[in-house]
Amino acid sequence: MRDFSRSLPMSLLRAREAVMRQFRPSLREHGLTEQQWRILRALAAIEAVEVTELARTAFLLGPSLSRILRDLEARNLIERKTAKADQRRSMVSISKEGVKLMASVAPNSEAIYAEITRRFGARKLAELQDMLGALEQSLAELGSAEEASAEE
Amino acid sequence: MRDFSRSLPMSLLRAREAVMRQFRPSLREHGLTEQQWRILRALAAIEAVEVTELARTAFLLGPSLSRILRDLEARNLIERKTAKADQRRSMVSISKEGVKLMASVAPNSEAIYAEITRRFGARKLAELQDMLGALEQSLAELGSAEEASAEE
DNA sequence: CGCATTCACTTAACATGTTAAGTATCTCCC
DNA sequence: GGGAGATACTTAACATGTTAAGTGAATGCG
Repeated sequence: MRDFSRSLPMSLLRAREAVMRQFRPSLREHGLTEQQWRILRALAAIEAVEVTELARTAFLLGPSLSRILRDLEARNLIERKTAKADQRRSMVSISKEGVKLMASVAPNSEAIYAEITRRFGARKLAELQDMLGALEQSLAELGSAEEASAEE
Repeated sequence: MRDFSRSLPMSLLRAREAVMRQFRPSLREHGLTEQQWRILRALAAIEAVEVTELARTAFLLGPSLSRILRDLEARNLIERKTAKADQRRSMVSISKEGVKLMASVAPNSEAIYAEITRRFGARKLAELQDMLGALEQSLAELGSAEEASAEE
């Protein structure tokens, strides 16, 4: 069997960890996890979104998002109100405090990103992102590959 | 601020998820998580390893590994014995049952990997892996970037 | 030797990942 | 208009990620 440490999943995992290791300390100082930061960033770009749409944008599963939103709301970093037209949906938006927190984290975050870009090379970075996108595309139609064996 | 869905961490996350989504159902049928599978694969390649070394190979943090080893041992998929020379260290190895389980999972797993390779292209895959390795290298010296602000 | 320090893990505590089940609301169609 | 089915979440339960603290065994050095 192929040396698994050279497998694609491991390469992706290690690469991502190498990148995230740069950001985590800074986020941590502001009391934010990587996922909470993703949510705030996603919210900063728009007026308000439904939870399901936010899950897609921040690439989080529903249950994770539910928990995190509950916590972020308790910390007054976001706001929620149920949609008028459909009581099932709730519209989420970033609060004034949330915006303030983002403003205090963003410069450092940008600096780190810039340093990563500098080290790896802007061109190579763009190329890498293209390939990652292409990989995603290649596997998109495959879905979740349930053809393994017979299940219910 | 840059559209975060196009950031490097998100690209890496989505790409990895697209890949892992292919494998998870198959592993799940055999009662294995992705991490448990990584450990078995790492163990299959050698006689026995220390826990710390295994953590490095399987790219897991100590605490996660501790828990998983406890569970895998309870399921008789691995074996442990403390090293003679140093009572602190314990040597971990895969059991006969573990080998058998691997044999039942591996074919499917290989087939999935082959399909991914086919779809994305073997050459592009190799290229991507090279870039991921290079990215890791670029950030290796950076360590964990504690220069954000003053902490102990 | 003796004991402070280091080392190899393990536990603890809290946050998220993942799947399944639950709840309230809405839609559609008879 | 009313009930079956779909939708938009939320809760539950268990596994892992992540940092800090704990434990027992080795090491170094005065």
